Amino acid sequence: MSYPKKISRETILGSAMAYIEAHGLAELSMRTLAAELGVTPNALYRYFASKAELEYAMAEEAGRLLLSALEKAAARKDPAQAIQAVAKAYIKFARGNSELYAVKMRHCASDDGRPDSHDAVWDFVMQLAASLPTPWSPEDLALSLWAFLHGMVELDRANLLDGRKPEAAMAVGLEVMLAGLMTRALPQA
Amino acid sequence: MSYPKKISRETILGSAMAYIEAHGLAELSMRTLAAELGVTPNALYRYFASKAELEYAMAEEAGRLLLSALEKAAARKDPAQAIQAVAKAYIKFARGNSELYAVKMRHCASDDGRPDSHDAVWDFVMQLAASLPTPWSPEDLALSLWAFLHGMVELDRANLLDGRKPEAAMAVGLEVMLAGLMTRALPQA
DNA sequence: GTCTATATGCCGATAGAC
DNA sequence: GTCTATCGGCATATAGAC
Repeated sequence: MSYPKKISRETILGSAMAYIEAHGLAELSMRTLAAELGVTPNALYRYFASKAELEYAMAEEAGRLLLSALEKAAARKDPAQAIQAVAKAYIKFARGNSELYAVKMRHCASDDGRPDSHDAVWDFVMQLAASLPTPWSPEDLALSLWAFLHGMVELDRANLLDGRKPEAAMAVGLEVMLAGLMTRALPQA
Repeated sequence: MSYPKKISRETILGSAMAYIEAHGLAELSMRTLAAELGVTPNALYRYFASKAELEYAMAEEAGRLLLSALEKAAARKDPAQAIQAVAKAYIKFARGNSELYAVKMRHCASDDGRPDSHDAVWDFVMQLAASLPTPWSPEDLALSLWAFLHGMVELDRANLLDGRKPEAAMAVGLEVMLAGLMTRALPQA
């Protein structure tokens, strides 16, 4: 499909990301990717030491893109609005880049020695939780919110939403959680 | 490890389940499994048409075991207690059989034509949600609860809980959700 | 009917020539 | 920096021995 005979780390990465979104992560192989770029498989190993290394690079990029999307969604909003906007943006990103999102989450699960690319996202969500006027710990709240969002994404991917769109299913759960948080609301600062 | 030269669908299935829990799902191959059983790889194909078929059988078994664990947890409890007990049992099952749980959820995602083995679990969770005295729809509540639990399991597997045990992290989220549900509680029947 | 032997064609990855 | 050639492992199909 693409013929930049002059390959580079960036062209490989971009091609790989486009490929998994088009054909699924499971279909990605160094061979097919090389063919896509018009080179032999071995050429790729000059830029990425292994397939795992390539996936790690994709996971990093996914983290950057996700964080950027969340930050944009939260900008110039009060805490309660921000949570809703961030939740929506999270689901939107995960649906619009489902394979890339899967790569990112899969990498977190593989405990290679590499720095956890999720840290920035995690910090962001926790800071958001800390801005809420409730006595629950920000860490626990952030984890709960994150688990809820990630779970909804996964159920959607697994076709377990029974025809619902995750945004709609998520709205109810988020409404319930926010209502619960407010039962112990602190006076606004 | 095991030498039942007389293999059967059950011995293969049991061996496969033990193997993935011991070495991880990714390590399972028809070859290694056959070696484990003291048989050539091809012998397995007399009982399972493909590796996917074997995984499907594992997913089915996982569904049965999970449902049984949840039912047991909910027995003889009022709705609010039942939810907490079921949530705890869900996490416990997913942690204690993490690879088997992964097989089950993965199968749901692969839209082969097979009957969805998750239906019984889903029905159970929805019935539980319907027993709560709130005006929210049981389907949406069940999905939200399920998403939250599954998400927590996945974050734990991905080592994203920051050292927390999922039971503890889950307790806070569940507390928040239940508090939210009660903000619109209906009079008890 | 159950298993073995063997072969095809994928895959990730390496070694060494140009 | 890219090539050719190659290794070992995988799922799986076919053919045939017991």
